[in-house]
Amino acid sequence: MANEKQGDQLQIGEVAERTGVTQRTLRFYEEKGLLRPPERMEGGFRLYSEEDVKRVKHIRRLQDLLGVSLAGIKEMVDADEVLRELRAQFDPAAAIADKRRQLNRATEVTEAQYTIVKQKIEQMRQMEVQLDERLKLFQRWKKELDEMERDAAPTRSQ
Amino acid sequence: MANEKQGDQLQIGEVAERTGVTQRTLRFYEEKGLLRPPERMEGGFRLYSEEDVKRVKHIRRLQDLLGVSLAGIKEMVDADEVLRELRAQFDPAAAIADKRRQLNRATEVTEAQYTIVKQKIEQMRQMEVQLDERLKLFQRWKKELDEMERDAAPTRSQ
DNA sequence: TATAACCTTGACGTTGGCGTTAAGGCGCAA
DNA sequence: TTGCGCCTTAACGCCAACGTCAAGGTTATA
Repeated sequence: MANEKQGDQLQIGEVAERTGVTQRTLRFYEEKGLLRPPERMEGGFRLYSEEDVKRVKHIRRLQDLLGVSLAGIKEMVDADEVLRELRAQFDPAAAIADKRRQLNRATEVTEAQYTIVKQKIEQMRQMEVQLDERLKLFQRWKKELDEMERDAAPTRSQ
Repeated sequence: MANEKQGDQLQIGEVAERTGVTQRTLRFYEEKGLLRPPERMEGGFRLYSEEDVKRVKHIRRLQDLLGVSLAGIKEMVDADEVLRELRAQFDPAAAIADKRRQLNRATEVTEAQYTIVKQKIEQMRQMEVQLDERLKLFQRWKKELDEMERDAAPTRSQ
């Protein structure tokens, strides 16, 4: 345990402020193993690193990217319903101005969904790129290991 | 209310079986407004349509696509941690066989994540296509409305 | 050294998303 | 008309992901 708080270490309140989550959430993540238990001051105060801050932000990005409640799904399904009703009552003899208004409304709703989906796809693609780079890095490391082995033991293996 | 169950109508048990959710879940979705209240038989039994079945399947697809718990996020973050440890102890002088095993393990984990992300992106892209087609449909309808107006009132407007 | 600001660990509350009895009605075949 | 399976609502239970006190310890600053 650290006796003194070092310059680059943060207390839970600062981490909370900088990540936008509550202190409760930080302790909760620690409890659930999402954050490794941080160091402590003598008195027991948690001391976080910049790495921890990054991790929290990462977790929140993932949550934002992947987490959708039934309430969110309801919005999407409701939009579908609006569309279905519109289609059902699409009577060419009805008031054109009304139709146009409904159509505009349906367009708005659909565009909102479209925007959200596009954003999520973009974020997902960034993750994909990161993972791909990581895999390539591993491949390079493997090659390095192969070469080390070949250089180190060419005579012994004969 | 329907007196008799018609040929194309389904009771809750059948819907549950065909959608893979429980009866409780179907009632729950209705309660939360995700499913419109279905018709009833005289005795009060729910009568669902094929449309309802589609809706339930749609809801589940969305849930599967978008829903990820902290437990799932923990898996991803844990994989990051494995990588960080690996990187930290990458000591060229250490046992090569060990390194290779760790590297293979890290590769496995990363590939698993990569696969999941790719699947989700693909599903998202399908949604994107659907929404895009919908928007184009709306555009066509708007044009039709424009033309109807032009055809119907060219003289009156002068 | 006192006091405000910050922190600690409980422990109970809340909302979402259902699972699980419980107690009883409905539908249909024999 | 009785039996059996399917259905109804009501109500309690459970886990996740926190929010919200409560009671008290720590640190920094005057």
